[in-house]
Amino acid sequence: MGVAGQDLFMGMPSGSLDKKGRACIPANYRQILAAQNTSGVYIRRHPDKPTLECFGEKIFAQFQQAQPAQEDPFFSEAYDDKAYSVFAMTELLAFDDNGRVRLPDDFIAHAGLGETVKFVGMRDKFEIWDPARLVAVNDERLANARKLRKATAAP
Amino acid sequence: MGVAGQDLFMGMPSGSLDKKGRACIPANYRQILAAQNTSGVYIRRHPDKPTLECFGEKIFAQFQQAQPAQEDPFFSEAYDDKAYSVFAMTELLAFDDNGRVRLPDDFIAHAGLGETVKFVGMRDKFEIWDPARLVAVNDERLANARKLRKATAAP
DNA sequence: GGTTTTTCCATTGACGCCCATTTTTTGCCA
DNA sequence: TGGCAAAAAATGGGCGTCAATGGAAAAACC
Repeated sequence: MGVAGQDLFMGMPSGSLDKKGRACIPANYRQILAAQNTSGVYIRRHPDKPTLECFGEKIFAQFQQAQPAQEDPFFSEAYDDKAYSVFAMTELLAFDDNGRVRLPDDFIAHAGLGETVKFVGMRDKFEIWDPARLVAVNDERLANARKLRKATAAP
Repeated sequence: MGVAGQDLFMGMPSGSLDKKGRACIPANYRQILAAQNTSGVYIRRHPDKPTLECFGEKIFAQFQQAQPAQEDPFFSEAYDDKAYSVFAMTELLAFDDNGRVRLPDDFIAHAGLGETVKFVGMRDKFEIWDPARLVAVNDERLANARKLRKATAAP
């Protein structure tokens, strides 16, 4: 077994989106996904932010458990709400021989992606951002993290 | 054993409905149905929403398990009501050679379908929507899902 | 016999698959 | 430590296959 951090998505590598809507997932990210027994990558539109959330079986399995099994697919409104927010918003995309995935047009539009993109490592998942849109959220997230530090500090 | 997400209905692919009332079910959805030993697809009108629910054999097994023990198949009125609303309202539609099904006119009317439709993956079932009508329900379901998540979240 | 439904065929277009080229990283040796 | 060579990764594009769509012919139904 390797170093712990090798199994986690980290850093902010840059990438590109070609005319066919293909994006090459960074090689080390692909290795992490492969280690999770994932052939391809799960991608879902972020419910709040203009970005795409990407993850492997590890996170997907958590979805499964937290979700619907107990609910009745026919008579539970909760099933519909949960299943919609998770499964309708998510796609399992396969890699081509060069480690690229074809992003659906809906997804590209949701994240407002252009020629170049930013992959943002977030431990067990990573996000795909348009570089410009990322700037604003970067400040916001760092500010929130700063608040948490203070809130956690001893009185 | 394949990837977990391969056996589940996911994403929101678009489709079309021609003048004859035929709709081509997405190829990967058909594969999932075939893997459930279903020749064709079961379709019923959604009891509340203007949409069509589609599924394979797998979900029937879940229906049986989801019923409380006290709901005896022979003596429970609740069981009869549920069974009626599921089985009596459901039709098994066969595929033609190109993977299309002919939707009955009353089904088309119920969902208010036009030229283009949206298939909505919901784990073990999927829905067929008129794109415009889906928009409103989209927000509603996402909001509900968020509430459910907060209610479940650890304190 | 006319109408509707089903089956079959043909065309279109998208997608996956593959190869070639460029760029970056890695390892090695001066 | 710097530079060179080899490997890996990333990019761009072409081609073939298959899915999706439209329409016509055949069958069934009234």
